[in-house]
Amino acid sequence: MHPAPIDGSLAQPVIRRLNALRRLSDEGIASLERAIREGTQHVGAGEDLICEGDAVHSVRIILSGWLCRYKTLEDGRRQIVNFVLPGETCDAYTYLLSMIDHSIATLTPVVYADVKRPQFEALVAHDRSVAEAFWCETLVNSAIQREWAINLGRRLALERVAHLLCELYERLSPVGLIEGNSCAFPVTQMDLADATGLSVVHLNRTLQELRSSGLILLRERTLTITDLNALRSTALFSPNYLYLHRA
Amino acid sequence: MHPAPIDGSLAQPVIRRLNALRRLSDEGIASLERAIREGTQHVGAGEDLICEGDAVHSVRIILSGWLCRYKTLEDGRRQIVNFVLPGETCDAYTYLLSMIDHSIATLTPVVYADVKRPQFEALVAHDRSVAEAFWCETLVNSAIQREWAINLGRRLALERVAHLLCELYERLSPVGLIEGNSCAFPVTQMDLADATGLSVVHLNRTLQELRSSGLILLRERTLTITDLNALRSTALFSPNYLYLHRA
DNA sequence: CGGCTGATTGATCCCGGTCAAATGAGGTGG
DNA sequence: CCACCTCATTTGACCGGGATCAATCAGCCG
Repeated sequence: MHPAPIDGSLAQPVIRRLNALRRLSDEGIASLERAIREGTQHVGAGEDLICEGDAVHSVRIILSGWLCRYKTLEDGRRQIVNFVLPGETCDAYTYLLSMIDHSIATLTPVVYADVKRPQFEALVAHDRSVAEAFWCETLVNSAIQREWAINLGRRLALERVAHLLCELYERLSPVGLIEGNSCAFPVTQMDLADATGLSVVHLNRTLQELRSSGLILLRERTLTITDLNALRSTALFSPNYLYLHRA
Repeated sequence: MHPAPIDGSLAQPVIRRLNALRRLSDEGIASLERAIREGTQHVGAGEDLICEGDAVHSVRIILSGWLCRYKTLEDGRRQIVNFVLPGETCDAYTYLLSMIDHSIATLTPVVYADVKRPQFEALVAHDRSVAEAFWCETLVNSAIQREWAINLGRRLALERVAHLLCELYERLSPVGLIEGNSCAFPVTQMDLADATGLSVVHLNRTLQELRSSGLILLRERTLTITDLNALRSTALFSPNYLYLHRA
């Protein structure tokens, strides 16, 4: 499902993403590629990569596959607080804190680079463009998190789901995971419900509404956006918070 | 309402907070105090300090007063995505991004230190403990943002409001703004509604429920928590995500 | 074939939104 | 000192978006 290419192209989504945030130097790219090559790991689907309360000693850079960050309440209620997509970095600099405040689970088999703290610190100490790119990653993550707050707090179910789909579409695009107007979409309706703060039942009905309005197709783990403009306007979506293009 | 002390004690909340995140060196503290002294500014209540879309060229460190970060939708719906309290830093490193994705408004008159980008970069370049403390600030902010997501997405109104009050109480405590079990609480019910994703009417009723259950007192801009344990358990509150104590 | 997970549907209920109005608490100018 | 305005809080009545409960259905896998 996610075969690892035999050449160095695995690092491509990462380089593309970081380079879009902050122009990377050639040496920076080279050392990143080396670190990624040396730290490559595989995990299956449905595994917890990190659990709330764990200490973090390395930085994980996602090369392929989908993950989600989530938190749970004592009684089992769960909220997905973000997704992590290929090219993104799970927890740059998080080792500065004593432990992590949320869990991260794989939704698909995942290939990632596990870069140990000392190695990561060397990487960012040697090249300022790389350091700043990772900081931008972190800052953009914060911005996404804020947008999720208004999504959860102030949008209606239909707007909320449409907004999430728009966001994921935009985040997949720069790393080359959109083909035509479709993309792999390995997220169950339960996951979508937990990401939008809705019940599974209502999420299902909301998806049907989006489908029957001709905005999207979603079946067999493939999402096709048939009317992006309409989807954006029902979502009240504006992509500026994703910082997809450099200043 | 917020008189500026004549001595250097203005910087105290900031030093206390950063030092709790990351042990600061003595020189670090000295240079921080200098930067704060030289950049001190005042603003009135109800002003926008920054608006969504603005470019950011400096870092603002809050010395006294309350602010909120918020986002709005085209049709006027508003979500407060976080509060900014004395000792906290508005936007460390945010100048790395082309513009800001949200607005920040003052809720009270505010005294803050405006540290220009070059000066800030010098500050963090000279002292690693200061640099890391500011990064911790940013990371903790992300963690708070995630907790807000589960608050908005998965907690009931009563739990939500209780949770917000617990959080603010905990955040005010380390900077010495809790006296006994009370604190100044300069937030209107409309603000609280926008922070919890509720309507003003329902927020009002929820506060009444908390009051009549004997958990809180709230009048004349003063919050008293009369039963912290009960408040915490109705909120399902756990303060770990605030990282109030060093590892 | 039985068991499991995920998607779908129907029926009912309730949490919280909306609308509308009243009350109160400063603040200001005559 | 009072009339008046504005902004925040409070209350009441009603409504609706989305939750909950409970089946059913469709793949998939051992």
